[in-house]
Amino acid sequence: MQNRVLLVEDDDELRQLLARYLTNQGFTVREAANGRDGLALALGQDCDIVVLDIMLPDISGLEVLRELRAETHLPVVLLTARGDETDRIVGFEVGADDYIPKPCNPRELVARLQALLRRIAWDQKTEVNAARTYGDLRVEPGHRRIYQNDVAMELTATEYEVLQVLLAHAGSVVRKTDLMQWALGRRLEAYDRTLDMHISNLRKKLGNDDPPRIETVRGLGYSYRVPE
Amino acid sequence: MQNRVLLVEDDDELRQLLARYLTNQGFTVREAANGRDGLALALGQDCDIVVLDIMLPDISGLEVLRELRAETHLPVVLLTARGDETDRIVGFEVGADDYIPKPCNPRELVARLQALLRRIAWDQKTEVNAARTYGDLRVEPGHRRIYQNDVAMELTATEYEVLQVLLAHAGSVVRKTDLMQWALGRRLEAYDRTLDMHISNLRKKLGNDDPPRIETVRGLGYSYRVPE
DNA sequence: GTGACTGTGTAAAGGTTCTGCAAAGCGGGC
DNA sequence: GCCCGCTTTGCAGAACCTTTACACAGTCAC
Repeated sequence: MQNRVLLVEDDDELRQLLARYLTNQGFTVREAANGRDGLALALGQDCDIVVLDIMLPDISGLEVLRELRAETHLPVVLLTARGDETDRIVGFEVGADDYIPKPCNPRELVARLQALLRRIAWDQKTEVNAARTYGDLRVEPGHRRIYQNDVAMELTATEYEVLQVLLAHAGSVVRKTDLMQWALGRRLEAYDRTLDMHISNLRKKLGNDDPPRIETVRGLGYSYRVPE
Repeated sequence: MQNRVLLVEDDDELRQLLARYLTNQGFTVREAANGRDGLALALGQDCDIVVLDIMLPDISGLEVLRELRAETHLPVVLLTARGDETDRIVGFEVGADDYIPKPCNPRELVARLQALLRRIAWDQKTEVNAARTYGDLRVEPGHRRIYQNDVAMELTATEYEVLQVLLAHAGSVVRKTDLMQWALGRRLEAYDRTLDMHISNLRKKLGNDDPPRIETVRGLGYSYRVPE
């Protein structure tokens, strides 16, 4: 099956050139000429990977990426002017998967897209809107609710995010830095105890079982244990 | 704990420079100066990501990558001379995840490593996370746990690291300096008995069999013997 | 063998870092 | 202003890495 690329680039000429090349290489290409359209299409979930220019007429590519990351882990390759190191580092920090300086070699773009898609195909994990069940817990991403024995838990927005991330990785350890990034959307700084508090509150709401459902892995992070 | 990088680079100066930088950035660094050692260490499975120079004295980095890919999907970032486009494309085709031209900016290298690790951390499921069995012991890197006859051992973070390294080299001797570097992430200094203590504690937790599972090789290091 | 020297085993103490959680602070939405 | 929820602060306690100290084992020279 063909991979679907979303190309967000305001320069019509370059965009069409790349679109043509990608099509020849067997990709299905969707195009957007500005950030807003790009974001809408990306969130529309009908593409596998995004190629995103940083310089866009309306909202910056970095902003698009930030908003995209708040909702999804869709792979994103940034396009930016050569040598702009700040953008590059910031781009990675915001959550880009790759970065290519313009003017880019189309063959390299394709090679990088394929490397990323290959990596994802290997790792793949169903990331859908469907409800998921973990023991007596059921996550319904559509409603942003989690049910315990079919009773909706009274979770705040952040608590939902934290628990949902832990559940998505149920059984394995989620590092605090990752949990922070994925659930709170920011970097874990020294002396920041916010996450600990949310965990504490979650444990209370989950019922203080023994052994606890949310296990702490000292020096690393937390891990949700699916009860028998 | 920290992410473990395997650095395969024959230029001693560059390798040490990068190793120091990566260590400062919170990585645990293993080093290899040629392709054969690099391949052996990478297959030893005690690292999370590989930085691989293409130009190596014995076997080419591309060949190392090819052999590595025959066995594993361990993420690999290629280092190569700027502008060598053939290598670049071939590298991606053989299965590299990323490519950085030399001379590389260490900050960019770190940013790319982290982008790749983040992607993998989210998607999970690489073989790095696959369970490995050594006699009655089973290592589950995802949980950061080691099971003895299916019973989880109560290990501290450091003990887990030490035992895991010993197991990865089961049957052969691991030098104290290496064990220190790989498991504790720092250099072994004179009069430092830390490692001996961890070994002592591990032996206690493993049950003091005779002959001991962790054998001492005086003047050299330790070796884990898989029991029959 | 004997003695000096070096490397190792391990108990116990020391000190640092990490975590849990109560309580207070803050800030946006109504 | 009031409420709700996120964040910060502070302290207590736990976990655990490291140091210290001493006993013992292996090695080498003679």
